[in-house]
Amino acid sequence: MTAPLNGTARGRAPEGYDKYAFEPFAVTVDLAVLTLRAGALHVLLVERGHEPYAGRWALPGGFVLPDESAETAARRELAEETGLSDVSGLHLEQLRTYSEPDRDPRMRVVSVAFAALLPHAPEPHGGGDAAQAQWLRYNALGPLAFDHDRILADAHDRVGAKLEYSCIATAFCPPEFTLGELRQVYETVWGTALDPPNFRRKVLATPGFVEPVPGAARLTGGRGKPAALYRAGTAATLHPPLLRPTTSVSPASPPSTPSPSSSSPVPTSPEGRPE
Amino acid sequence: MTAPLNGTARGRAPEGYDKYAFEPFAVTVDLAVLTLRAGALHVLLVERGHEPYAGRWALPGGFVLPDESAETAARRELAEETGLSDVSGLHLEQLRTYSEPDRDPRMRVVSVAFAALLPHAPEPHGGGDAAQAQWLRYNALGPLAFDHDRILADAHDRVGAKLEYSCIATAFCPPEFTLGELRQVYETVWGTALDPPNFRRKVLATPGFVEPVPGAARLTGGRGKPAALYRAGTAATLHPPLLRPTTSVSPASPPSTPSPSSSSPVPTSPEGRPE
DNA sequence: ATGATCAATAGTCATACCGACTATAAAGAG
DNA sequence: CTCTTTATAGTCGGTATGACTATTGATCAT
Repeated sequence: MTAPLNGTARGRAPEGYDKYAFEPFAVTVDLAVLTLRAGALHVLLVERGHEPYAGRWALPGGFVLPDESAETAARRELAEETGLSDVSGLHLEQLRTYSEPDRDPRMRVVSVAFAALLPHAPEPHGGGDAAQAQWLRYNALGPLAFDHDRILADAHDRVGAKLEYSCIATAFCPPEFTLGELRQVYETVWGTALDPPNFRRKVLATPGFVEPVPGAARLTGGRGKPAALYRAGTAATLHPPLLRPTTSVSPASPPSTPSPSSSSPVPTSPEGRPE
Repeated sequence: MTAPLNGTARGRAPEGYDKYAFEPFAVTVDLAVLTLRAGALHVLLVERGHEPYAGRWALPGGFVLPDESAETAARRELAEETGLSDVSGLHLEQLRTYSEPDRDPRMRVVSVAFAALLPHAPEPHGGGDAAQAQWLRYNALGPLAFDHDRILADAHDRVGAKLEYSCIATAFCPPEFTLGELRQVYETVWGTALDPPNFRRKVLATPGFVEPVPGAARLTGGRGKPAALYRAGTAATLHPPLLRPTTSVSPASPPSTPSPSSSSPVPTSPEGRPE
């Protein structure tokens, strides 16, 4: 069984094949790399240099190599795009797979999307295939390439939901952090203000969420009373959950264009991987 | 750019290709079709007739066709395997994508897994490519083919978790149901007993979860006092969530063999799709 | 210096929600 | 007719949470 593969193999199926024949797809990963900078949610994006969507911002990503799982590919791409040497401790979470037949106009590309959460956000150095990678505010994004608006919105939804019942908030924080910083994670992702005393009570009442740094360490330098430092605990889930205010109708506005699906092109040259 | 495709293209990447070359993968869907029969969780499985894993039970599934999305393929397969004519209203949920390079010994297969929830469970008639499809109790399963043990366990975890904060429980119920039937969904999936009055209070207190059937309809026939009938409401989420008892340490025992990953073969003959 | 300001932290109080229970109603089984 | 079973009503106490107030200990403006 051999099927021809070309860059524009979309739409028609080889009809002569028996029921169990299959069309080969290109499989890629797309990364929604999120971090907090200056109290605002930021996303790592790369600017496309070629058609389609030349000049548009897109999520970093790339092909899954023959001997890689999607997770492995995602972590490799994450290291390449962020320029971080140690990417092993970062929170990486599979979101879902996007497989609309026309999502890339050049060819059939199935993409496994991941969300990655980073603590402090080093300036990207475009080390990967990306022409230029850059942190951009989650709000204030023009329409992205392909269906990346939707992927990014899904990533935001997922992270917002997981904040409620898991301890991933610490993934946005440096190794030692104050409860104020932790609270800012929730406030920024959810787009709501939280009551500091109540937040503190809830976090400290959850065993294993955070644990105090031994030496009675405190962080000073900012305005206000110095805050105690904490580290991430061993717990992974929050029981009972920390629900966002029921008034929540608008989670921090998504990328300006909530357009659903788009499509994406195929790789023919460097920087030219599909999507 | 043209890449040769053959059925056994696994392992080595065509090394002469530039960084942006890609290996074509076969893309399939796997379905964890769940239902309740006689108060026990059942899964739709097909018996494999060929190597590898000949004689083992496996999740139904199949190739994603060239003009299909994974969701479309999943719904098509669901219709084929269950023999149901109207599969459009059923709850179908993308779980995650399994892409370990060695999960199918025959070739590189990336599989997008879905969970499907069925109300009453018609007897399958093996209409699809499956040699024979059958409902089997979730507990009391031998090891499945490929990595299907893990997929099924993930499906169970996901459904159990979504019962807490969404209204999907009604997807297991017929159009009209009693609160006792709805409670059984929770009890069966979670493997715990729930207090009937408290469950009732919670469900009725959640706007849009269920709504009473107008004609003061009641269901009799079983033992005990006749129960009022309800329909699924319009709400999709549960705020606040219906948390499972904190004593929960053992969610209904998973398939006997919790073995992680396996692998799966490639299609060469009818019934021979990968996995 | 000195007071304004800001953020962390310690409490308080009332309420919603939930788990545990008791009680009653309405059917079938024997 | 009585026992069993299930649905449903209602009570009670504890926990968690939302809304606030108060205090502490820093920096900032003047």
